[in-house]
Amino acid sequence: MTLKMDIPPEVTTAIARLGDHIRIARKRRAISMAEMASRMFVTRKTLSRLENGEPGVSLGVFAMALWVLGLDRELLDVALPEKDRAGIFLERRRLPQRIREKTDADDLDF
Amino acid sequence: MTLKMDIPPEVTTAIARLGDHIRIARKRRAISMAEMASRMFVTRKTLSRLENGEPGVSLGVFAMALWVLGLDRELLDVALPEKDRAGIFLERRRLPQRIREKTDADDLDF
DNA sequence: CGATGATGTGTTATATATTACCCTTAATTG
DNA sequence: CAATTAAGGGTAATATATAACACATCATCG
Repeated sequence: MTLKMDIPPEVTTAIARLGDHIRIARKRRAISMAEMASRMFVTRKTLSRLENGEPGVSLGVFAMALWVLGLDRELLDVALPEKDRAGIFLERRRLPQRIREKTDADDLDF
Repeated sequence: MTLKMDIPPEVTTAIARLGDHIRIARKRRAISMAEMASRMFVTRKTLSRLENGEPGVSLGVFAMALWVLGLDRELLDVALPEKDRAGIFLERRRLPQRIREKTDADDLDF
């Protein structure tokens, strides 16, 4: 991220929250920043930037933190296609015309 | 991320999956890469790196993509302290000695 | 088929992340 | 209280991300 002028507050706070989550999870596991940073193969400062919610931290660092904490599987649920109801709806609407089965309002179960 | 030698495969594939999720969500919404990159205030190439699962992409870019897709709220569930069962368990075990309620095995509801 | 748009890829320049130091302060423990 | 450790912050050097172009390929649609 280069210019933070355009980042909407939802995004800023979401990243800050993630940092909080990681810090809380680390403390619960009684791991020091130095120890955790070492397990993540980064420096203390980089971990600090992550926990402080700086948007410039890389996805890899973030994912490594979750992995060290044993929380990396949760990442797979983010934007999961199966759960993307809006996306599924839009895709269905945009599909080429098909044979209609029974009723004429079967695309309203959104 | 600097050295990719140490990134475990779980992390690599998790990031790749996220990229897939974003690409699928974008296509379902019928948004071109150019259009979406512009809404994210990044270049097509950066969006491409994100969708291709490169770990060096910043958290901010990732979160902006989810925001543009309307999927940013899912991010807040990652590493959520309330759901961190392992963390809650460890924290409880490590707390200073407290008054024991009834049974002596109430820390086994893990 | 031809045109248009989407996407992949490359390059150079710039901004920024990350490292490896060091120093300081706060907190915890003996 | 003293000692040890955790954590916050500063700097210079290096690595990398990102931007801003440009060009090529591929798919889609008229």
